[in-house]
Amino acid sequence: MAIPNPSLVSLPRSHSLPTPNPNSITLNNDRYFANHPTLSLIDQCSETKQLKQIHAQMLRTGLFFDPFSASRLITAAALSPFPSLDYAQQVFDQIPHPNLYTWNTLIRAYASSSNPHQSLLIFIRMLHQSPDFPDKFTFPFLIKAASELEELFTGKAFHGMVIKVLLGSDVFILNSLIHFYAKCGELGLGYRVFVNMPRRDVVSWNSMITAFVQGGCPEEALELFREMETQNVKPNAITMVGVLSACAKKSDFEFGRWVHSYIERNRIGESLTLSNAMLDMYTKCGSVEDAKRLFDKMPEKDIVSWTTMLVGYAKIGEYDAAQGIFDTMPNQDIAAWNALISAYEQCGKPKEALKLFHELQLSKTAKPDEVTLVSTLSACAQLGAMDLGGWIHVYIKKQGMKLNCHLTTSLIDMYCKCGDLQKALVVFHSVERKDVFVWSAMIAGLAMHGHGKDAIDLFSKMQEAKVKPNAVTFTNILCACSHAGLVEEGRTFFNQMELVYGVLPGIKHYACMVDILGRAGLLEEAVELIEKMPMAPAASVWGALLGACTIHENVELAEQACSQLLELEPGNHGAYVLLSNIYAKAGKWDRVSGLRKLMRDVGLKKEPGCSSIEVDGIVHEFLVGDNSHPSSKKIYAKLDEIAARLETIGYVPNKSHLLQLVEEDDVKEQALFLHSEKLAIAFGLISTGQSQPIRIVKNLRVCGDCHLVAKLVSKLYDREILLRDRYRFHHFREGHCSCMDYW
DNA sequence: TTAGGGTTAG
Repeated sequence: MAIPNPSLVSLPRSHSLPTPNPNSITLNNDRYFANHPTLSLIDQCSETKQLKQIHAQMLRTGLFFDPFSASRLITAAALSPFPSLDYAQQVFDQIPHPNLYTWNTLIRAYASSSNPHQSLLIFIRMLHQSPDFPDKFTFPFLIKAASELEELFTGKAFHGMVIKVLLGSDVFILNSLIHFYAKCGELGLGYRVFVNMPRRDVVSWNSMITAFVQGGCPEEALELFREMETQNVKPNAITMVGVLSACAKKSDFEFGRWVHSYIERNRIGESLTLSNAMLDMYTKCGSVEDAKRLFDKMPEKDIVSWTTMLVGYAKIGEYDAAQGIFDTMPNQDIAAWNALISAYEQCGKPKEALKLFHELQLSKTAKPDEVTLVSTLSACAQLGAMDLGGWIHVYIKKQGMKLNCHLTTSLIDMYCKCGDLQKALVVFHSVERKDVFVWSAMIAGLAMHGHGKDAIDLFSKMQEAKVKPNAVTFTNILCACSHAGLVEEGRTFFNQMELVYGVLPGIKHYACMVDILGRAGLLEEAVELIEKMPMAPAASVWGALLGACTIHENVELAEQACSQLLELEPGNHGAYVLLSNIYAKAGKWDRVSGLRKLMRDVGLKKEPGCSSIEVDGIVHEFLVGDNSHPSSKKIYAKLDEIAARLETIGYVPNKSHLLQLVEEDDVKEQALFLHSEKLAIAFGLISTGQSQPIRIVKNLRVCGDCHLVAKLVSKLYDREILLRDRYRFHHFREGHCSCMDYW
């Protein structure tokens, strides 16, 4: 109904109050105002403007100075469907003596706002200004704020206060604490709260189940669900959302299906969220058909339902179907755009992702948010598209967006992978909040650029900042040791991982360690490490050993490593290429052709080398001997010129590298000179300014000859060349490479 | 005299 203008509402005389003197009014115990007609008008408001009219009326009649009545106004301002926290705060500041309820309302409103920090500030003000002490209602809000902020220390302090004021058994507070600890990544502490609870309700179980799911322990979540059953606690829809999410994480289709029927058997009330969770479970478990069946039956669908289907199709590579969903959904919010962009980005189609991003900018139906930019930056990183990446950085600044940790990580990653380590460092040092991912990304960046010692220094700084390294951090730091040839340091980190940092070495860490030892020529030690591994060595481990054998020309061990590798991954082209490299280096051409025949027999083709270079925001791609580029003629003319100039300084093609698939020597030499990175270098020379570095991204490892040519070109043409290959960066300058020929 | 904790996609 339309709300009457409060100034036109004539109140019964008895409801009017004399002009108030705030300090002399004591109305706390007057029950009468609860039914005051002005207060019931508050509930009928549908916008802040109407509240303000009532506010004015209340000030005029003096009703505002009744704490109960004022608190009703605050609640409406802060928690209604049209919340205005600024206004709520203004109202609050007018109240001479807010009561505990009023303080709690404001703390609560801020806790779930975009600025939870304000909750804590209000609480501190309350401690100074209010005669009341926080009660059982205050703490869940405060803990919620600490959860949102992921402020472990603050939340722990609240936990301590709770115990001190004897609220340590309050089930609401303890449930909040479970959620809080889990949100801060302290699953163990959350679980401790859970097991020590004197009494648990269904929310306690739900909190713990959700905590396990979101903390990456879906198995434990399902275990808890089973235990819940044995203890006769009846699960509700929220429980089932968590359980379905666990099935989705585990890709456990069978159990997911069982849960579906369980929900129907036990008549657990249908809800949109539950149906969406079910859709998500089916798509993640690989059955888009089941998801589609459910989707078609759903009486109500929201943007989540549509987006889930979209992602489902995108994940199985049915991009047309995904695009179809995108085109038919009632409205495409930014999340839908994000889903499609990130689908393309994550399945190795960064160009499609960027195309969509451009469409989004033109569409004006939605505006890029942090999530969009994270995916787009990642696509830029994959392509080495630094112009666009840099543009996004400027966009972030112009929009006044705050750099959250996700965005910071993506920016650092983009600059590193596009070859601008300095810019990455500037971003890194400019942000205050650095989580483990931000630190790890920077360490990875230093590693891929060959700054092993700097990476190790940064790792120490990370310790000083009290950020706990995770498995990824260790992969990156070991990678740094490997690229810089830091054997002793690598050994130390590897040995300390579990003992000092409590991070169990995984397959990746073993692979890095084998790589470190192997590159340094310690092949025996590398083999010993493999033999001692507590898990079966994966392909990456054998690959590392094989790579080391290539460098140190150990044919026998290479053959062993290769056969192990091919047993695990029969389709691994890289293995054949590396082994044939060794044969070629050792001049065993018969074995090279034997391998080539074997590859033909099992239907394998060498992954084609591809190099890309961004010029004026456009990414140009080149394959071996590519002549599809519009400037092809000029490129080949430039290549001829380069060849001639190289010859004058006595360059001889290094044919021992990566030549195994071409037999004739002259063809070999020609093919060598048509490698994709050389085409990209030639194109870079003719299409970029003298002062600009040439930035190239290659999908495979750079071959020895291209590496040599790049060094010589950097000197002859006085140009800096930055080449990113599959494993690391090479900075060519004045005839030298940053990798010191160790790659 | 008012109330609170746990929910899916990106």
